[in-house]
Amino acid sequence: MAKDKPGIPKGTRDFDPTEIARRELIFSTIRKVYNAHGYMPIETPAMENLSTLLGKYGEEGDRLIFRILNSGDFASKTNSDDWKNKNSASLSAQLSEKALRYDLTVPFARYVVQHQHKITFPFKRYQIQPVWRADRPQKGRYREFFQCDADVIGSHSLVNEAELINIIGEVFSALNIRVVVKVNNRKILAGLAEHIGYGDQLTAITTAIDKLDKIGMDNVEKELIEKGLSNEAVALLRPVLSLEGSDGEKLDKLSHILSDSRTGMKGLEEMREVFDIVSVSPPACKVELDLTLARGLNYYTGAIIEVKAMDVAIGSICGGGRYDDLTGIFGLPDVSGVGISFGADRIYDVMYALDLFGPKIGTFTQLLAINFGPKGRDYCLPLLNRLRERGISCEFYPDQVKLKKQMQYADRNQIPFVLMAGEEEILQGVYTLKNMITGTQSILEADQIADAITKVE
RNA sequence: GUGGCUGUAGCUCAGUAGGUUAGAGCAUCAGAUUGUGGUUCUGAGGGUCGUGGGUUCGAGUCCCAUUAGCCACCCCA
Repeated sequence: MAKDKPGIPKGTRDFDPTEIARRELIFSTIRKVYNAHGYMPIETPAMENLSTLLGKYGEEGDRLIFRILNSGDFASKTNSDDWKNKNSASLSAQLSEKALRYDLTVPFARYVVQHQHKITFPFKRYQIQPVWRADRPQKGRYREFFQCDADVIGSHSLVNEAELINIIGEVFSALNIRVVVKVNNRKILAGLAEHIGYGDQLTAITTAIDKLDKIGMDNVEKELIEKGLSNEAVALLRPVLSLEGSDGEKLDKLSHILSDSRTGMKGLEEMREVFDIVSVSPPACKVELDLTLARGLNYYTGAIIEVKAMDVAIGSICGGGRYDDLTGIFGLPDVSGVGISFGADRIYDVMYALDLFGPKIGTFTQLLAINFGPKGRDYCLPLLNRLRERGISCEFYPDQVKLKKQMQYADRNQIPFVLMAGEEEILQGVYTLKNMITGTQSILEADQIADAITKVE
């Protein structure tokens, strides 16, 4: 191996100033919308106790949790039989008791239970922080990425579902991304499972259905039969999943099919109500019922939501749903919550692909003062402070080097103005201000400079 | 965890049938221009060809292994 080649773990990224500015645009847009709807920010630690995370995301999810190796002499504390038997599961529990958070919903549930004494329900919170997943990176798939969550916990009202759908519409129309919001309800899927006689196979059925648009109806049926469902049961599924018509018509047809399932009927009722509330103030984006939407996270119990960009092929850029008993595992039962999560990094990718970032982004300093030596320095620094008070970002070049070099610095950093004050200017008590975009320069008194800059800006 | 593709300068890549000192563009630095950038011109620095082994008189090129990255599956934001 060569000497330490600089590098970062796969699936992680560095961000340069321009990228930060663009990401900040996304974060601030989301934050603004969340604030406008009364959500309050919280933050939780990057790492959680492993036990907090395990078992909340399904077995696939458990595998994707980044575990943190215990410090100290962890090896001697492990059971040697487990080493001999290569019992990774048991060993890992002895080697690791902390892990990087996998999402923001489970830490939030933990937070709610832990801080219930000071929370007023319903509690509306948002949280914008990175999460980590140990899967193989690929396009639009990172191992470290930001989620922007909003949840309402402690309220069963479907007004919350409707509000979240509206929030999705507001965020994406502010960002100029055309999206379609797909909505479904786990209770409908449960009803469907009952309808075909396999109420206990909900997870298997949902994960198979979830792949419908990718692998097609035939393969979904094949997968279900492999999982032990009867041919007749599977055959019942096809007509339901290929229902056509408007959302209302689909719901009507479903209510005949699922009439003998109480859960299914409840799900239909919920869907109707959500659509009704949404229709009172329709969001700017398309919202549609998608019976094939299932979502793998196994804590969802009611509405499930997923958002796809219409103009870029990338995984979902926002997802969410209702979970009735996430806090129950932490000792606070019967608290229902519903939430969504924007995937900031995928949204970035979509906006980048669609060229939606303005050109202006990435400019920081507005004025650079040239360094002509100690005299010029003392002549310029007080002026710069006055400019900053006027809200103008400016800086003084730290080294007394060739003018060319300093000009180049201004040019490459896209600094629109350069201030020059050497012997001549000092003698006359003036400054030379150069506009780097037009190339023109003018000789000004100290108190004319701020105006000259703000006029152009 | 499973499969496919790729690894040459800081970056993007070229490198022809294995053949002498491995090239280009961009970037960096210097000069043309010691108070004027973005354009142009000139020059310079920078490579154990991912790593290890093998075939061969000779390997960046062929073979094997390994490692890293990318893409796809699984799953997901």
